[in-house]
Amino acid sequence: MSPSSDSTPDSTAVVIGLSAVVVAVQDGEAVVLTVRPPDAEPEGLPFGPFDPGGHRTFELALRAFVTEQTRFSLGYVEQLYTFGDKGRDAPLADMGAGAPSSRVISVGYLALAPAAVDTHAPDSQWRPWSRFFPYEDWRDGRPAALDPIERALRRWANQAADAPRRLARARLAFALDGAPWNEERVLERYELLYEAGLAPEAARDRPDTAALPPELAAAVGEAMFSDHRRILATAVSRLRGKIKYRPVVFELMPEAFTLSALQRAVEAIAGVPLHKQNFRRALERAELVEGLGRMDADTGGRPAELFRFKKELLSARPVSGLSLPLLRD
Amino acid sequence: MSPSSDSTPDSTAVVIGLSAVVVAVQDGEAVVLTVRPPDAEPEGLPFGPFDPGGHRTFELALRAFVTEQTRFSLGYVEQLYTFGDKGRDAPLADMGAGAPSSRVISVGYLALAPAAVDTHAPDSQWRPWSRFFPYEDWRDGRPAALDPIERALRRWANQAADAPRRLARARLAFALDGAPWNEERVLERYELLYEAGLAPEAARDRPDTAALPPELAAAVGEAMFSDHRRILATAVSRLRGKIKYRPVVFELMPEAFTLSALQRAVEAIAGVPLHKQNFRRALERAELVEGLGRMDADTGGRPAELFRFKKELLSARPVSGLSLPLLRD
DNA sequence: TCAAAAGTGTTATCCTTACACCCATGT
DNA sequence: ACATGGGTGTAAGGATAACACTTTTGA
Repeated sequence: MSPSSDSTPDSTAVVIGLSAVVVAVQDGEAVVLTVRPPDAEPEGLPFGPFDPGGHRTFELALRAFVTEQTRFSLGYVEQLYTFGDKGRDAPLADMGAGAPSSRVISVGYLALAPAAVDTHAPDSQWRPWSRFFPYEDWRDGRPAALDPIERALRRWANQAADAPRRLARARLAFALDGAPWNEERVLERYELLYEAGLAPEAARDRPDTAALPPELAAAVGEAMFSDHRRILATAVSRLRGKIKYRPVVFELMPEAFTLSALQRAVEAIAGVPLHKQNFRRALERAELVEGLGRMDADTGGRPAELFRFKKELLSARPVSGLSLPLLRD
Repeated sequence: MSPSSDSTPDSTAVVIGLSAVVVAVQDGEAVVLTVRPPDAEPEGLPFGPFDPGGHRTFELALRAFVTEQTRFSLGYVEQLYTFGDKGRDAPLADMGAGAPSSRVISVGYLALAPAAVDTHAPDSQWRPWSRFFPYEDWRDGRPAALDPIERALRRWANQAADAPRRLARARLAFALDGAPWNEERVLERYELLYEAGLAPEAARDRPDTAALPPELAAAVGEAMFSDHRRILATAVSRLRGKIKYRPVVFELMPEAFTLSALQRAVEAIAGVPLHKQNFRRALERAELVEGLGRMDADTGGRPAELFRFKKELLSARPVSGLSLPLLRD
């Protein structure tokens, strides 16, 4: 090994790219901030290069270019994962003046926004994440998108020598044959689809793969630029897990909210329906929120009381997230 | 922003460093693999540069150089976090021919080993992690190391304008004033010590800081090379959390083990004492292990039955980790 | 008056916690 | 016999899941 600081003619240069998954909840739907790349490429996440000379930390760099690209200022931010595999469609490849042989490492971040406020930038928009993962929404029961996916996965599994292993993975990830649905395995599901050649990105990265029939293409969801859908899947997994042991939902809520709105937000993130009373009882026991006395009359039926998150708790005692009392139907 | 692929004379180059926290359990103690750097530097984690031209993935690169440096082959591996802050002691700075101005990004990994086997390399060794975090071991009640730490933290908090905020953080992290101990907050505790100037690394990175008195120095633990103790803290936090929702302990056990040995391993990792019967009941309910009929006679008292982890479960159904039924004393 | 959504009561069951005691071996 | 660690029974209390019903508004 002979690393040198500047250019080494014999070795490839490294470029670090930062991507942000900015999540909000809008009308009971989880939405994510996307940008339209210049060419005919599919939409992607806000992203930019990390300048090792100028930026003091990743997070500062991220906040700067997200604001620049979307006119939107980030609140809660956390690092997700660093992707460095060769072979995956290189993120940011040929960005800028780019020479062909630079290796791009991509650091993904998750950010939460209290509301999907207007971005004021023409090329950025909020998209429901169901657009990219149609099979992830079980709020109204098992989504129909799973039918063509299940058929395709079984075909894929059975055409291999290790069919049993492939089937076992598919069963666990996609709740086949009566296995329970685990809402957190978003990344596992996406990776399985990719591996099985059922994601448009797979066809793009490995040109030998055939295009998907329309029904299947609709079921597996829209592709994103570069490896951004993989980063999005990582973000959804992380968020669905975290909501249970840290009070992060409140980062997605306005100051005052009704309990039903809170429940709808949790359901939008987790993608599963919750049991109303049990959800409220759990909230009450956790003492995370307090009533404001004020009412919200615009609910359609009986007016609902407004609540607020007791954020002062965060510095007073260890505080866990919300349990997800499932509503089975 | 004007990224270019190769060397740009005006901008700093990026070097990616990989570090591994390799954990094992030895005689009921959690141990971690360290290497001795060439100079008079303190011990560090096995680490090496990532070669963007040669290595296909981070993980492959990591496995290669850990084997090279320690003659030890990794099993379970997962990515922890990517550290990129300027100001922190630069990892790998001036490694190799290094020019002074290269920016180093450090990707930390966690690896688990079934036993602390001999590394056969003269400059690598297993160290109990209590050496680096003496205050993290509550298996025999509140560790004495917390007394000088508590005094120093209170001094640090009270000499600032935002004393209440500092005190609140210290209380939560270090279980002051009757707050409950949370074994997962290892990173938070280390960062607080660093910030308060109570970690030897802080004195090194900010030369204005005074050296610690001996009692305090012993209580806060030994420093490590570069930012490696921070990476170690991240690893311990992650592992202590993960043990509860994934069956990762078994990666640290031999094929056959007694239930007491398993409990001791969990206790070594979590740093808290567990309630025997309740631990076993939880195990039983989870159906994670099965008896082998064979006995281990070398336990000192009545021989114990040997068990094995039913790893075939992993591909059969979603499987969670172990609950930690605390033993209060 | 009826639809729509808010908000509450109650019970069976399961899991967790906490208590203490018996068992098999080596010295 | 006794020390040492292995291994078990049981009951109280709390959390969860499941059942349906009452209340308050707007149309």
